[in-house]
Amino acid sequence: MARDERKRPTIYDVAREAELAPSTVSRALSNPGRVSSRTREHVLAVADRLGYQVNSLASALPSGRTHTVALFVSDITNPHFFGIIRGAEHQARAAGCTLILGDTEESPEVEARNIERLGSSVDGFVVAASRMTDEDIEALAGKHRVALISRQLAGLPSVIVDHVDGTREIVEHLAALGHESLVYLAGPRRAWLTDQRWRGLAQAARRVGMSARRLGPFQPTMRAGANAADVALGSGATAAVAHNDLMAIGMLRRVAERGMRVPDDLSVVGFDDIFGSDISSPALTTLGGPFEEVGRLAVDSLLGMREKSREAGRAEQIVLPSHLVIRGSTGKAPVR
Amino acid sequence: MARDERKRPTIYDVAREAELAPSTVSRALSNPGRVSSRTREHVLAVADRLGYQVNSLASALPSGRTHTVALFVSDITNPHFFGIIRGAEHQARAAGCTLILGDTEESPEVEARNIERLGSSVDGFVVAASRMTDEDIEALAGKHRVALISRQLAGLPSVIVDHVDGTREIVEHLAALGHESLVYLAGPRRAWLTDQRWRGLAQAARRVGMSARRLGPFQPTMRAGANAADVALGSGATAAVAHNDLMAIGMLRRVAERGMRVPDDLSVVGFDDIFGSDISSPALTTLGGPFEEVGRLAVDSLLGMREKSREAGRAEQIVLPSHLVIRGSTGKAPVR
DNA sequence: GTGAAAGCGCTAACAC
DNA sequence: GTGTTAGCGCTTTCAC
Repeated sequence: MARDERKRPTIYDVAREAELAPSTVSRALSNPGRVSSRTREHVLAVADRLGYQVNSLASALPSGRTHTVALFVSDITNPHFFGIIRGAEHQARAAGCTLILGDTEESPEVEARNIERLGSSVDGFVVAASRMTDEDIEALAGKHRVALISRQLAGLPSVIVDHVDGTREIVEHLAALGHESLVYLAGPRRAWLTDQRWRGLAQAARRVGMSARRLGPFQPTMRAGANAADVALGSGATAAVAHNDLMAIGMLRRVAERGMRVPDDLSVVGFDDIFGSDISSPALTTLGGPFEEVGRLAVDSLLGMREKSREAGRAEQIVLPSHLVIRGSTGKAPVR
Repeated sequence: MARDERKRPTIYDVAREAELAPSTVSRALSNPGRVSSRTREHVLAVADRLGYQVNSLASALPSGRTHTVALFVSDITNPHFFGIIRGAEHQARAAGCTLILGDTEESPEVEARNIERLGSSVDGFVVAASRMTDEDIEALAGKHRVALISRQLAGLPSVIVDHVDGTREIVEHLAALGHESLVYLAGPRRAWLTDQRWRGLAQAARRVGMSARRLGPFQPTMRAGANAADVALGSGATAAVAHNDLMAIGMLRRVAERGMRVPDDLSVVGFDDIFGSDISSPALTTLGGPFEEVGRLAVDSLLGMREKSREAGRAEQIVLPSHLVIRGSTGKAPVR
């Protein structure tokens, strides 16, 4: 142990050993096109022999490129973000970048503070399910590269999973089962998705002649699901659409606690198709999506984002298809 | 947008504005004890007015301290790591550090490569459930600060959740229910915990006169749980202890698929008490632990680790208590 | 294609 | 206490 106490070799060590200038070594390592292939190979060989490794800090200082991107999620304990995190991690690694993960814990303040703190030590930010206001996000985007997940904002690249078709599918599924009324147990007011989902549900319900009410807001957690379940049961509706699976699973449990049955007394639908949604009983009907792909694409468009494209306002807004996963928590509407 | 195109102010800007030397500004900002309180306040005021923010990259270069720590987990989609990640994140933030999260995907190669890649751009590594060999970890520890989670190695700080008392509790619980035989569905060979858990189970079983067999190894995933269930059912044992909850939940499902019942035909126990273990049916009996605390303490001991203490070999090895969570997946042994 | 030299923004001796 | 002066290890003009 501690045998390797001498410092790591630098490009100067490599340069001396290779009898070249440091700048040439630098080029050979990071700008291979600008040196002859002979020198490049020589440099690579010497670097390898000396066990040279780039000091990413040092190279980031003059260049400004840190090869690091940050991903912020609103709640790291929500399995919904699993796929997103993994996808982002893969894409970041594929692009030679390191991913920093941050948890904003549902707070716009924590979100803003943590982003500011990272400041110039990352190349950009992917923000999933941001709770910040449009204005704050725009201000942020004025200073850093930003890509959004589960949120759209003019001029910024974003990746979302479709909710228009998705909510329509949910409503039609419920209508087919004979339901004539649904309640939406809304998520946090600051979550962009909350309004989007409600809008989609309300519109689709209107079209099929189903009544729809919005209740809440609730925190998007299992715990809050208990409260949501009580409210839903009290509403008289036969179907409840929860803002996410965490809430929906909490509802499932609460309904059972109260001696009622899902789906006989109440059908329950969630969003996200998280880990756990198929092990509850009954298993949860939910709107899933390709979330690894979401994470991957978000990092991709962040890194591909050139300064120019921001000004041009031609940031790509990607919408990936969702799919309804029908399981045991939805069934025929009870006869009243 | 793009209105803030001028560069961020540096300490030189602050120094000029405050009519002081850059070094004084530097001290006022990061070494407050070494300047007069008047200058400090002056500097702070000017910095604030100019909107100065430290460039953490630039300060890391000469000082060598990056105020960043990396946490590597063996599988980021395993909810077991939730608590650990969140605890680590909190502690890192409390210490003014940024946390980088890495997923090693059960591979010692990915693990080693990713750690090497981060190299000197972090102050240290917390490695949870490392799949590397003792030798590789020691080599790593010769070059970087390392703290281990769910693994012990002489001379390195580590945090684990007790498995000796824990496995004893499991066995005694099963014995109390009349079980006379158990099988352990082992986790990956490279996971340190696999042997530790087996040793604990075997020893405790011997003491209560229960027969115990080790089967596997299996991947610690839900998918592998199906396989594990078949093997367990074929073994003739009345109780199965899975390497973790993911496997155990997979077993639960597979047993049901085969038309058998848990716990009537087979009792199932897991480890970790993950999200999901209480929503399966039956809910899972499992050995839980204070995993947020584990994450917190690991970061804590990493950051508190002075170069000296490594040589002195007095790294602290923390063992946190586990607790058995008894739920519906364990019951009376079937009468044979 | 390669070398010399000037930084990137900060810290840390070392003077005073 | 505060200022001066070298760097930290790399990139990047600018010459040749």
